[in-house]
Amino acid sequence: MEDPSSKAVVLRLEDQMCFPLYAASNLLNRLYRPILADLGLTYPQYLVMLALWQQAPKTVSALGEALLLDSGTLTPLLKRMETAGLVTRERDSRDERRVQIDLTRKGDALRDQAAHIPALLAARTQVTQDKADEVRRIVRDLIAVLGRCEPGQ
Amino acid sequence: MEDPSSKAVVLRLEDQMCFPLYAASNLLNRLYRPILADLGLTYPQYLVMLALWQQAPKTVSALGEALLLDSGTLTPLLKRMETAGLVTRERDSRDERRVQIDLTRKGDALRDQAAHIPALLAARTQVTQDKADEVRRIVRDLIAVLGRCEPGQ
DNA sequence: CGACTTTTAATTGTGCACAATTTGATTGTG
DNA sequence: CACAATCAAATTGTGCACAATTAAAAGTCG
Repeated sequence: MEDPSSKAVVLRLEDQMCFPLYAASNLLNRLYRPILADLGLTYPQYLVMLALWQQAPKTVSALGEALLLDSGTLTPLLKRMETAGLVTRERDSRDERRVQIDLTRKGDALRDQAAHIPALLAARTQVTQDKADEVRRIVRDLIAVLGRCEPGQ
Repeated sequence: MEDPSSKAVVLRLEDQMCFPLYAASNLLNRLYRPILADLGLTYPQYLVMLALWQQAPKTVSALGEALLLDSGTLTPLLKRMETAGLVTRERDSRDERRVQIDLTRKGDALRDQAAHIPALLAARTQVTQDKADEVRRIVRDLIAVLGRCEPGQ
């Protein structure tokens, strides 16, 4: 049933690039979750806040471009953030198709509380800055390549 | 509002390790989806099949250890795979707590159809073997480190 | 034996991700 | 102007992930 000489042995979980990325993404989400819960954020919501703290307001599609997500994911997420009082969602009066997402005072103020998170995670995970930089560089390269072949099937 | 000299500038999306991993994982899932749909699989279901093709049967918890997932994720997923006729779920008679997941003939046969997927993805993404190996090595190192600090908050 | 602890899956409820479709506004072209 | 094409968000339906809880079986120890 497990014949190592047959062609059937090609597909090993450990030999694939995709599984480690999937597992690492899940693990990180799991690590961030309790820390972000103290701020009332989920991990994707935290990414939205990071994008808005860099510059606000942004349209839904601009957020989607920054985070590589579409409106199907962002719209309900942003509605929850609006309900939580972190952002406002307002139709652009010059182009009624667009919805501008802006920080509320509360959303802006959250930045100070979030400032300690990178250091907290670094401490908790024992990942060195060098290691983190290496991962970041390698994976960003990969994203650049993957982004280029998008049009699926 | 955007004062680069203030302490508020620490949190940049591009400076973090977590976002590239999150984005890369989503991108890969998106690439796999249409290809796996031809086999009637989702990406996590494909990972389960990879684990079972390596060795079957496995308990739910053994699958969870291999894929870093818990029963809350696996149980409904495995039920869908059972409905699709790919696996069987059977209580272990020697330890009624355990549920053994085994391949059906159909599930075993799917391996031949799946054999071309790694090559197909490599071709479609233009990711070289060297690049893939590098990503795999770096991210597996990271997982080893992250796995060690688990106990959350 | 019998209470206690541990182990294993299943369940419940929340929040993503995504493909596919729909709705409505804007733009381009004749 | 008309009207097709395009664009931006929202909606719909499916399937993960996860924390927290539950329930049942198996091991432990006096």
